[in-house]
Amino acid sequence: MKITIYDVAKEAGVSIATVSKVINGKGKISQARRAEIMRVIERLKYQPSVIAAALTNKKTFTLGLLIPDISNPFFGEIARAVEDQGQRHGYSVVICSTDNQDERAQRYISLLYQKSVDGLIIGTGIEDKDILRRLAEKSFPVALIAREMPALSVPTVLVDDFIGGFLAATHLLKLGHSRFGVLAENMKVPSSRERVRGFKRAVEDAGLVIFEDCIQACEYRMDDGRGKALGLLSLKHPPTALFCCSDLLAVGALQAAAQLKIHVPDQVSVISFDNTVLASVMSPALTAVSQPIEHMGKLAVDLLVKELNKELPVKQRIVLSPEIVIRESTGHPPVMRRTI
Amino acid sequence: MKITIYDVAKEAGVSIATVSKVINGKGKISQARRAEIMRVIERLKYQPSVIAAALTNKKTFTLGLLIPDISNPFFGEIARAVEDQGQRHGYSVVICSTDNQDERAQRYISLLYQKSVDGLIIGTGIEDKDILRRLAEKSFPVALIAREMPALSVPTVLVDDFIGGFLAATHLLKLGHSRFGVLAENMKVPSSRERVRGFKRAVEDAGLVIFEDCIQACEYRMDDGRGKALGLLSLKHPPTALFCCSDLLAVGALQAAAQLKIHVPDQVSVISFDNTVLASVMSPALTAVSQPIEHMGKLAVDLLVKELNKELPVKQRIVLSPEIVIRESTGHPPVMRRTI
DNA sequence: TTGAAAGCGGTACCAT
DNA sequence: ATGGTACCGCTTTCAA
Repeated sequence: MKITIYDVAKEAGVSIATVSKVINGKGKISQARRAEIMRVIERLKYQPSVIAAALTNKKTFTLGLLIPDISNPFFGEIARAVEDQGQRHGYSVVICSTDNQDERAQRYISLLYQKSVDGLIIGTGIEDKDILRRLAEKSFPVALIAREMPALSVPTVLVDDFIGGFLAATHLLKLGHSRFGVLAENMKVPSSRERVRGFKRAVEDAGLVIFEDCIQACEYRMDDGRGKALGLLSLKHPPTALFCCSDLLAVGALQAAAQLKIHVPDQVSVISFDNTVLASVMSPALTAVSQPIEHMGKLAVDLLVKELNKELPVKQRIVLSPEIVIRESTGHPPVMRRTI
Repeated sequence: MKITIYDVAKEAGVSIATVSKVINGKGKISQARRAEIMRVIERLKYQPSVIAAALTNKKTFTLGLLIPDISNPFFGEIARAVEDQGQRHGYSVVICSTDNQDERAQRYISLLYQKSVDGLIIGTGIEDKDILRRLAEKSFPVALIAREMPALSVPTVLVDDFIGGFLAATHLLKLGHSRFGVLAENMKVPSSRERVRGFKRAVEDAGLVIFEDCIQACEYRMDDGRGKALGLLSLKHPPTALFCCSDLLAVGALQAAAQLKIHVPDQVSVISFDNTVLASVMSPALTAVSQPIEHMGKLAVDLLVKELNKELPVKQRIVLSPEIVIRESTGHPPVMRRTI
C-alpha cells in the first residue's frame, strides 16, 4: 500500500495537521519537530498524493494542451515548449490532438474539465463558438497559442500573421516576382486569413495583383498541399512564386514541383511559414517566415499561469514579430518561361 | 461553483448513493428513478469529478508517456498513436520529454506517481536500473515501447531491431556494396546495439567486414549525425553505403553528403531506420527500415491496459517485424571511386 | 430498491 | 507550536 500522511504522522508521533504544515511550509513548527518529520518522510519515502490535495485545494497542477496533431512537427515543437515551461512552473501537460474537429475538441474539453485540469492552452482552431463560450461561462482559464479568437477575451500569444505574409511577399517582390500562387490553410482560420491578407497587401502595394484562382485553400495535410500545388503549377501561366501557409504545405509544393520536373528555385520559388525542422531539412531548404515557437510556448504558459494565480489584471494579447529565414527555395524568377 | 453529486441528489430528491449507482450503472435502480436522475444530470449539466472518484477508486484514467523528446518526429508519431489508443480505452496521456536524461526521467516518474497516473509507457532509455527497480517494487504498471530492458520483466512491444539491421545490410549487399559505415545511436541502448549487430551479421555472412572505426556512436541529434557522417565520408577510403540508426541521423548524413558535394545515391547510399515523415520528405527520399509506429503505439497501450485490468496472466513481449521501404537514397555503389 | 455512513488522503480553521 | 476535526466529491458496504 501507498504511504500516506497518516503513516508519517503515526511514525513521527505527531498529528497529520503538523505533517501537512511541514510539507507545505505553512504554519509555525519548531525546528526540532520539522527536522524529525522530514526525517520520517525521507525514511518512509513518503510522496504526498496530488489527487487528494487537489480535492481540497482545487489544484491538480495539470494543464491541457489542445492542438490539431501532435505528430505534426510544428505542434510537436509547440508541445515541447509548453511542456518545458509548464514543468518549470510545476505543471504537467496532457496532450490532446483534435484533428481540427470540433467534436473531438469538445470531447477533450469535457474530459479535461472532469479531470479538473487547472487550465487549457488552445492551439487548435475551433469553429463552434459555443464551445468556447461555455468555457468562458465556467470561467475556465484558457490561453490561446498561435490562434486567435476575436470573439473571446482570453490571453493570447501569436505571431503577427499579417506581417508574416507581408514579409513573405516583400521578399518575393524584391527578387522580381510578379505572378504569385498561394497555398492557404482553411480560410476560416483567422491566422491563415491574416497571412494571406498580409501577402496580398504587399503585392498590391507594389501595384500588382493576385488572381483569385491562384489562392488555394488546403487542408492541413501535406498531400493536399501537393495536390493544390500541382494545379497551380499546371496552369497555362503558372505563378513564379508560391507562398505556402505552413511548412507541411510547402513540402507538398516541393513535391509537386519535383513531380512536374519544375526546378526550385530556378523555375519557381517556394516560401513557407512556420520554420519547423522540416523547413531546414528539405532540399532545397525552405525559405520561411519563422514563428518563434519556443518563445510562444513559453509565453503562453506564463500567461496562463499568471491567470491561474490571478496575477493578470487584464487579458494580454502578445503579438510577436515573425522573421524571415532565407534559404534555398527562393530566387529570381525565370527570365523566360517556356510556353507549352 | 461546480455542480456536484450532492446537487443532483438534492434536485432529484434521492441520496447521493443512488446517483452514484446510476452514473456507474451499478446496483439495482428502478427504471423510473434512473430516468428521473438522468434527466436531472442532463439539466444540471453535471459532470462527475474524476479526481474525487480517483481518491476512492484508485483510478485516474491517465497514463504517463516517457519519451526522449516530443518534438522529435519519431516520438511525435508514437505519442499520437498512444494518445489515440489511450483515448479509445478512456485514458488521457501526459507527455514527458526526458532528453534521455535519467535525472529528468526520475523526476517525471516521481511526479506521475504522486499524480496517481494508472500506468506508464516508457519509450526512453533509462540507464539507471534502480529507477526501474523502484517501479517494479511498487509494482507500478509499466509497458515498454520501442525499448528493451532485459533486466526487467515488463510488457514490451518493439520491432525486431536485429532483423531490421540485417535487412538493411541485405539490401545494401544486394546492390553490390562492400564498404559500410554505420551511424549508431548511443551504444548503451539495446535497440541500437541490436540494429548494428544485425547489420554486421549480414555483412559478415556475406564474407565481408566492417571496420570498427566505421561504426560511429552518435547522440540522437541531427547535428551529431552530420558531424560523424562528415568524418566517415572524408576517410581516405570512405564507405559506399551508410547505415543510420534513425531518420534524424540519416538526415544528418544527407546533409554531410551535400556539404561534401557527394551525390546520394550515386556516390554513397544512405539507408535509414524508423521511416517517419522525415524519410519520405527528404530529397533524395530515404530508403528506410520501417517501424510500424502506429501499430506499436496501439499495442503498447493495449498491453498496459490489460495489465491494469489484470487481464494479463503473463508478461508479453511483442516483437514486430520491420519492413524495408525502398526509396531513392540507395543504389549501386560507384563503379569507380575518385582517389583524392 | 434505496440510503446512511465510513472512508480515500489531504488542507485549513479553530482550539488548546 | 500543535492537534482535533470538518470538509473536498465520490464509491461502496451494509442496513433497512
